[in-house]
Amino acid sequence: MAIAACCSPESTTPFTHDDATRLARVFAALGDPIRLKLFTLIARDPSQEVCACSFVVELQRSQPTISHHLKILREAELITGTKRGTWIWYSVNTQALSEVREFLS
Amino acid sequence: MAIAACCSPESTTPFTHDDATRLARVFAALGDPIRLKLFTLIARDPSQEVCACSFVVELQRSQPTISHHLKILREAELITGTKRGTWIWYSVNTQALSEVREFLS
DNA sequence: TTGATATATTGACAAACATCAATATATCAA
DNA sequence: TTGATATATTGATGTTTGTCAATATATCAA
Repeated sequence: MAIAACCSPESTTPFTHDDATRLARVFAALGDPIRLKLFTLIARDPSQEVCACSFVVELQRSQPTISHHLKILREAELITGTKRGTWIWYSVNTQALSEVREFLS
Repeated sequence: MAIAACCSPESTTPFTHDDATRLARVFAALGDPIRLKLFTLIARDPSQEVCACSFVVELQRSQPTISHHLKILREAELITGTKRGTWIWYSVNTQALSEVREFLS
């Protein structure tokens, strides 16, 4: 293979595969246009909390599809939802967000 | 639908679908553990430039697989590669990176 | 309790993705 | 030119993903 001819062989990956997988899941959660819009709508709402009911109309996707995308964002811990009666109010998990920001700096 | 009952109907997505798609592609590029490691290896190298030849051994993936992932990172404009003779030296596109960072803040 | 509404789950399907073996291209050295 | 090496492309395969219709669950109001 002769890789030693051009590269130092002992440089290693800076985190474990598990860490990489977990962080990759966060990026992947933002890696879809609909979820990116969902996240932005939640993050940029003046009240910092948004009820899910508008997303179907706003993003022109079916209710199950929106629900599915919100679940992915929740599982990546980018957002949290609290139920108040019939509605769920979403807000951004600022700690997860700063971890991502820290990785990128 | 009675969505007006809980949400102001005129709140709108803060960017176009095309913009969301383009930015989502950048996040998706980081949304795979192998690519996240590739990116990190390139970004954290002291010399700021890394030749591709070590990645096969380091990340335990075949050469075509590494080549494929590097292409995705390149197409997302997260990295750039310059050919010097037989080898290609990769470095991070810092401007694309700050655009992503800006989105997250 | 009955009806309406908000959200979640299931099942299905087409499209996209990660991966590798095989092959191709390009560069360098002898 | 010939052989070796670095990277890219192609083709194939199994897996994951985005989407929706149908259905389920939960909450509220009458």
